[in-house]
Amino acid sequence: MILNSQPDCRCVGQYSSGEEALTALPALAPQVIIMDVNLPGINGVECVRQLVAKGVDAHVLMLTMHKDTDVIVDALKAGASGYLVKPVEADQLLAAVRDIHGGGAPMTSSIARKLVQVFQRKPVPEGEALTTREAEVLSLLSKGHAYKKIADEMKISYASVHTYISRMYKKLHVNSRAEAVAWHTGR
Amino acid sequence: MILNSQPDCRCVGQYSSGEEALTALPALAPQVIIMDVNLPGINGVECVRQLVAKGVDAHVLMLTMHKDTDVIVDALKAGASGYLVKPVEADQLLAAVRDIHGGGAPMTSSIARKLVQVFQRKPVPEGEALTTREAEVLSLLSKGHAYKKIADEMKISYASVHTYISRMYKKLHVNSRAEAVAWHTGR
DNA sequence: TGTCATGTCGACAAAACTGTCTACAAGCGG
DNA sequence: CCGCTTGTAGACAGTTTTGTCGACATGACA
Repeated sequence: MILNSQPDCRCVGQYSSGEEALTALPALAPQVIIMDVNLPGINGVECVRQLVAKGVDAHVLMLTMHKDTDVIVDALKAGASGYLVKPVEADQLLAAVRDIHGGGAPMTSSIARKLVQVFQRKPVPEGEALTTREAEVLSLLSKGHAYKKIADEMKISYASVHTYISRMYKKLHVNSRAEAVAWHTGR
Repeated sequence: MILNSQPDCRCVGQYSSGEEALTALPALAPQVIIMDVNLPGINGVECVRQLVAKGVDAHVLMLTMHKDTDVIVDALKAGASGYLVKPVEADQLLAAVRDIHGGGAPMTSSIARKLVQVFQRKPVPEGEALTTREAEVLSLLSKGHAYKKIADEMKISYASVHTYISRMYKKLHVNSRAEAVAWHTGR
């Protein structure tokens, strides 16, 4: 009703289970899918995963009561692009649908904060603070660049790159590029 | 000016470099910090990292022109909670400050979408299914073990280790241990 | 029955990396 | 002023990795 009341929206289907959606949606090819998590049978996240696997290329907006961080992350990994927590006003819903259709990722502020926290929660392996240059070479090391290439990009000599890396390895208590990269990407 | 025009906001300091901010902010203990990325001297992301390390417990709102996914993720990892891309209207800025102070994570819709994509990014599904042995060596490679040590642990020859790694590199489209490790730890 | 993926092994050369020195200038804190 | 950190740079030797050839046995699959 809410969608059909708008000139630029049309509801092309609605289903009461993930299984139904999985059989009907691939042929309908909707632009936006609004999905709950709690469904009879398979859950919404799994449903999204299977829709994506079937090649359904729609923007998926999760609209559910789950505000558990793991569920949110799982939903996004499965292929959802937006996440709203009920109850949602008609205005919010329409704005979100338009946003997601336009390439945005609508979500409530608290959801966004939880996402941010996923990036921030990190048990930092011990290691002293790296200097600016050390951090820079580490970043480039992680991309697999050779010392020579790093030297070029940073516009310093090969020898300096070597120096920073040596000092950094000591600080991080590692002794190979691979360990340093693991430290870097895993924090 | 914008902040001070509000009854519930007060600007307690402003600095033209990360270094200045690092010396002044720990004593000021602000509730919200608005930070650019492009700074003379250390960059804004590094500045945030060091502020956090110094125990500054503020909500950090990045306000910058960088819309590169890596920068965004790095900023959030460093401790930022919000991310706006310039230009920003006064209204938006104030809303974001209030939002972040209230525990939200203000960000523009396109930034949110990029964050979502970080969760969704998964390397090409084609020629990259690793075999059991390949996955094993990759795991050990990530710990920084030398080929010889990996051979010992897996009770196979150095040559076999070499073979698996070569085959794996081709599958992952990488050509160094560092890139493989980055692929591995980055899911 | 033959091809293909996988697991196993070998050799060689070129390239890259690591360890360990040394050196010097600039800046910061005591 | 001195000591320490950081950024910069160079050298050398030894180790490790990477690329590129191979080879052979198994088992799956068509």
